[in-house]
Amino acid sequence: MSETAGSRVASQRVAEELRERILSGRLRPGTRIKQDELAEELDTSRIPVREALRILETRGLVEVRSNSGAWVGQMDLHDLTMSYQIRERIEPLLLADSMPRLDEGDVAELRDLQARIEANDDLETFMVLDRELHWRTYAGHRTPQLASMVERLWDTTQHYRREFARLMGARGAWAVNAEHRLLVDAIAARDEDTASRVLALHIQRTRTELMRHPEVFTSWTAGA
Amino acid sequence: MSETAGSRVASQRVAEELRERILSGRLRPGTRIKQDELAEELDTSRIPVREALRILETRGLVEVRSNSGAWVGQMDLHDLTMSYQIRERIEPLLLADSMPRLDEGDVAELRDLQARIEANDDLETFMVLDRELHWRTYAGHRTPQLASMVERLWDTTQHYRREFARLMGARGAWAVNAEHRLLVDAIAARDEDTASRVLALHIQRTRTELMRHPEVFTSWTAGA
DNA sequence: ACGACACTGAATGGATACATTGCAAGGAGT
DNA sequence: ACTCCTTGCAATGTATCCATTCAGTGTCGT
Repeated sequence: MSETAGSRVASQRVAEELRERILSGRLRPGTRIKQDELAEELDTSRIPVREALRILETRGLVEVRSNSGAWVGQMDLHDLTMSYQIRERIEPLLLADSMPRLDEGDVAELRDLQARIEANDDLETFMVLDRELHWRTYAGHRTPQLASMVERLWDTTQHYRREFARLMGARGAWAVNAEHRLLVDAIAARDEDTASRVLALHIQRTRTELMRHPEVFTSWTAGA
Repeated sequence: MSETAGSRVASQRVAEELRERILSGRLRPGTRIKQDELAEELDTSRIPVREALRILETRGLVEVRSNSGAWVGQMDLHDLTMSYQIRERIEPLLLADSMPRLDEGDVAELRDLQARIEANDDLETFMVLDRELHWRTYAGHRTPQLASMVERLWDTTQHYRREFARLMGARGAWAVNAEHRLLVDAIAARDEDTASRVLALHIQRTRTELMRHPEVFTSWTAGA
């Protein structure tokens, strides 16, 4: 039961639909979300919509203000670099939690994903595969609490990662692929320490690059 | 405007009241929360209660399950030690973010709090003062995102920290006080590196102690 | 005696209707 | 022409009522 997909609970359905729209980029940061509109569009009442907004607030995707309305979450450069610094520190923890329970099947899947990323040159495909690869490395975790913190960080930065990837084009691909290979190799070798360090490096290097490209934000400062 | 206290928005009022009950220990982990009861007790309808439950879910205090109900959040030993490991890694970041903007007044306040903690021997007072001291060190932060992650970790572990403190009695006081002094001194000296390390040590040492006392959980395994 | 199935009731989920808030446009006064 | 106030509208917040779900219980059948 994958749940949430065609969940019979309306609020879950609405939340899932909204999340998809935000992560896919169709709904940009800063966009106002009106309860009436969404309710009518998804053919439901405002109650499930309100629930959905709260649910997405839990996941960091939406900001709700009393007596005012809801907006798609937004970040500035400082927030974004902080997100990466947090990721640098906690994702290695999640990876270490996960690795002991990864099996040969996972490693094979990782190699496959890694190869597909190298062969690919489409932006949206990259966004999906990159995410899939990293989450596959976390598949063995036993700490939903930590996993959801990390997921939240990925979700809230999704827009900006996409813009950054678009900006870099193929330029940054080599380093990313190298890091992915090193990561997968370390996992295959059951070397937690190396894997953690590679991952931290991967995130840290991306942050450094990112800080050199504040243009990522110029396109939607007027999003409100 | 302190907001939320006597907020005119019912859902906020309910959320604030519930949070207070949970953090104070009056509502224990695992307790079922019935919408009807709360609504009647706080003299409102179920709608604001439902909103409040979602709000507290955002903060990690409540767990809501579809078509089933809401419970006060609960942890096991693994969750708790993970919370501390996460804190070890991200609180120093928050502290470093805050320190450059702490002034003499903050330092004076810290010294005062530190002295009051040493002079105190009441459990509930300790819970309040300890929390106040640490949050005072974070007062200069510019990253609400990170601060709320940390607040969430404090909130969700509040019960277990209380039980642990109760268990330790005066036994662990010396080390805590020493660490607090070292922390405040480093902050007064504007030494970010030392302060971060002392803080990480403080959290790490507490985690180590904690892992030796799984009894913290025995008292409410049957909380449901 | 044990297990499966149907029933019952309590609690949550959702829809409609009404109340309240807040913002913005327009008019009156200076 | 500018400012302040009033007024109206649009969007959010709340209440009541009805629908749905799930768990517990009791009975029937084997």
